[in-house]
Amino acid sequence: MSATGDLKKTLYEQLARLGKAVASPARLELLDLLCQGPRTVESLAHEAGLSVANASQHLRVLHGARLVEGEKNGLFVTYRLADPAVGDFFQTLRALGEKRLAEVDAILREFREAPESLEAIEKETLLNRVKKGEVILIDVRPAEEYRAGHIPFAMSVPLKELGSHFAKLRRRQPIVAYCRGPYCVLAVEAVKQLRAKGFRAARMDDGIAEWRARGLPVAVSEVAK
Amino acid sequence: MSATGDLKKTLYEQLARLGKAVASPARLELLDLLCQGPRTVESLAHEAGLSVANASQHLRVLHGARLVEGEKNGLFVTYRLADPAVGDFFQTLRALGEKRLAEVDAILREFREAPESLEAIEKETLLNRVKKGEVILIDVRPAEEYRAGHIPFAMSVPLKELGSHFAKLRRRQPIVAYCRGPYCVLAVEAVKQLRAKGFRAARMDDGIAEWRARGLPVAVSEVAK
DNA sequence: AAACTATTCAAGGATACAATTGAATAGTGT
DNA sequence: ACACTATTCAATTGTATCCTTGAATAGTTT
Repeated sequence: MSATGDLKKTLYEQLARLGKAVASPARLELLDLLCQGPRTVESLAHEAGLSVANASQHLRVLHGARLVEGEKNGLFVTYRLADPAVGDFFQTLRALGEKRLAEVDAILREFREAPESLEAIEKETLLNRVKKGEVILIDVRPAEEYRAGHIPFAMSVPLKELGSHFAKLRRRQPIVAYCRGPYCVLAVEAVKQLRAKGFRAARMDDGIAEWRARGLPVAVSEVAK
Repeated sequence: MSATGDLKKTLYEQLARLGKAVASPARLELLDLLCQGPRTVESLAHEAGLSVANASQHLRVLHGARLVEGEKNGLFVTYRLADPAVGDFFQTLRALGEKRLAEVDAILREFREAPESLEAIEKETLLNRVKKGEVILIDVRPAEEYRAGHIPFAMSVPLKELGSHFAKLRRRQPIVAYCRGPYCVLAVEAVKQLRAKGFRAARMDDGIAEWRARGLPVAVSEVAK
């Protein structure tokens, strides 16, 4: 038992490496962003509000736990999830937080109970309605994330450029906006702006990760290298 | 974005509470034990090789993350998983470690490639063979864990008492031993001892948590209070 | 009430970790 | 070769965490 006991000890130590990797809010935010698709260090640092050096260090920790991988392309290093299983793990962590931590639930309710949330539309039928042109589906994440993977037939309308699209859209046609998922505020903000301009807009709280997790199709517009 | 940005920040902080809870080897071992069933502080501390005060503190951390719950019965406090979803999360963490951490994989290979491992027997048909009496299935965990939940028709034969069962068993009848799961050494040791005595013994590497996760039936012999 | 038990609390020192800063590295463009 | 850029490394400081120790709490038994 002593020889095998040591084995067991080191085993929990190894698993704790994964735990430590997700024990920091900053790293969780980075992981969440990487679930949307690959990105460079600077881009991640900017989006998460971290200094570049700090983000780099956190990414190194995530890399040490084998959760992400970085590939150097010229001057930039592009990080991505090391495995789709990492995304699954993150989803499970989030689900557990939602279920067990009252605080998380309360925060999420602020999003979900907002009038912008889309409750009525079945996600399975949404795609068909989009195909028929009955609904316009817009992806309000940065163009970079759209290219890395988006819902089929969705238009890329980054939140920052939303204003310049007002003229192109018809006020009668229902618009559904989505972004990174239930935690992301981009679609909430987009719907707010659209409604203020008189559009019929709703928010879908699923993001690409949730969409993919349901086994629904994902489109990619980036050219593979 | 600043008001909602704060929300997002606190959200990752909340999720990091879960990460911190599973960032310590000692807490992971306690969680693993609790996945087998409820236990008292002293029992957990002894099994994990921790001082009682230390175990109590770790359990308090797990409780703070809402992963476990304690109930005071007289002089003892019995801890249990706060939700079956916690067990799922632990399994996902373990699966990720197995898949991504070469070190975990190497440690597990020592168990799996051992001659004691049971590869040939299909788990789905095992139960039928046990029912027909073709195979004897023994649960070599402590009796406490057996009572909290075990595979139907399995006999409780705690490893420590294995020696006193030799006389009762027929050498011809195949014996399958199981314990807490792939990481646990109890069944490995049991099979080693049985084979040394001339029995036809094999190890099933799934434990109760894996068995339950497959949707297979679990029996309980403890009286509900 | 007194002795005893399981658990928790509180304080301490050693260790590990997070964020900042400034320098070093490796690659690009002129 | 030169300036420039994205990223990483190294050193520092403040903070959080881990484990131990000894005392406190709550409940049981005699």
